[in-house]
Amino acid sequence: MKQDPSGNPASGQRPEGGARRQILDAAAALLRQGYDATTTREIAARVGIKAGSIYHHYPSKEAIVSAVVNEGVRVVHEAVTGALAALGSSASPRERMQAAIKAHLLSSLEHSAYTSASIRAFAFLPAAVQEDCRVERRRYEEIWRGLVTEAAAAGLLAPGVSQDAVRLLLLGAVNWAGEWYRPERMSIDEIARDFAASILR
Amino acid sequence: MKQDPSGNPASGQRPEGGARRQILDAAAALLRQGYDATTTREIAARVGIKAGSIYHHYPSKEAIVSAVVNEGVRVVHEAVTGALAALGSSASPRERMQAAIKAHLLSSLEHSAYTSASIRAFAFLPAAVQEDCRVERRRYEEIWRGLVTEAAAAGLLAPGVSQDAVRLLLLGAVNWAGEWYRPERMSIDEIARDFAASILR
DNA sequence: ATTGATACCTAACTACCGATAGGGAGCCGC
DNA sequence: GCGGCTCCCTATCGGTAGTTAGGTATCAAT
Repeated sequence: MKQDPSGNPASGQRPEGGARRQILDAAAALLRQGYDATTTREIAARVGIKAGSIYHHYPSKEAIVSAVVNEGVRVVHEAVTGALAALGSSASPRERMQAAIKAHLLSSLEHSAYTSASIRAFAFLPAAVQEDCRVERRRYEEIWRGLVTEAAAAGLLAPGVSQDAVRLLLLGAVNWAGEWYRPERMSIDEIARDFAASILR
Repeated sequence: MKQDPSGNPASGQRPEGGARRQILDAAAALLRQGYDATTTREIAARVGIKAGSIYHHYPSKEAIVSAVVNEGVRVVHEAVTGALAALGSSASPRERMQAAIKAHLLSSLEHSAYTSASIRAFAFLPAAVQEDCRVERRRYEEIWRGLVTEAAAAGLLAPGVSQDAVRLLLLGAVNWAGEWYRPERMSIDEIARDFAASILR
């Protein structure tokens, strides 16, 4: 065999850490270019194994993609929750909103290929995969529902507009950011500040 | 032969109007589900011809998709330009902004499968196709740059925020609307009104 | 009547996809 | 040292993609 002959965990081309994790990492990186562009062969190549070997770790391509997307939502959920918790209970609704926007943008644009993939590719995933992460996405959505309600209670929203509209405006804007964001153009901090300032008064 | 035996333009399964137009229509409808989901065979089936016959009208799948996306941008460009022209010169920057938002949403959500396709699928198109419609998209973007500048001059924007941020916030929100819009949920008119009211003061 | 263009078909090619079958090497507990 | 487990391999399957070659029917103009 030409493969890694020893149990040495750090030699050759073979996966070092958990192979399952490496497969997800590769899939997440590819998913940003679309579901069909994410081939099991390319995933295997990036991990350093052969195509068929994927199926020792996961039963299907859909299972891999489902895991990636779910983790992507989980990561951004934790990022936003963590950022809000770090603010403490004395923070104003405006500060909380801006912190949430920044955390979401950081997760989807810089920190997590999983989050990036789950936002960009979601609409074109097989229906079964979309169904798999509906609950997780719904749960994340609730955070934003709460933030908008807080802002409304504090009188920070434009008069007469529905909270649904504000939430959808905001989530649309941050989710679309992956289509135009370039680090040298505008910092994530600036984007979060201007987005928050634009919709709050 | 089992095909349309006469020159009768309205009989059988054969394309009635221009076949080129029908091919684009079919491609536009399919493109909303993604580039790879848009197969030449399915396009042909919807037009009522066989797969190979596509290539009598277009040299490649990329050429078809490129034409669809370009037309999609052209359509929304005309829709917004038309809506602004219909307002007349006495309209306020706020009215103009709201009308532009409504026209964009109407085009992408109701009127044009071309526009819908060009927004949703663009990010996953082959690089060559993206390059083909860069100019057209840039041209459309200029409308929004102008609208935001007008609003800023009228003092309608939040103080201290960059015009780029406002434009990207707004375009992101309207482009993302295709991911959640349901006619029974909120009317396009309401969406346009609330979006405009949220970012203008 | 012949030509040439137009529009479409049949059949096939190559390439690549997700997935499976079966085998082999190392390792662990007994 | 022997079974059994894990991990990965090779080889291949059936399916489908974009595309092409070459043939056929129709029709307008010569």
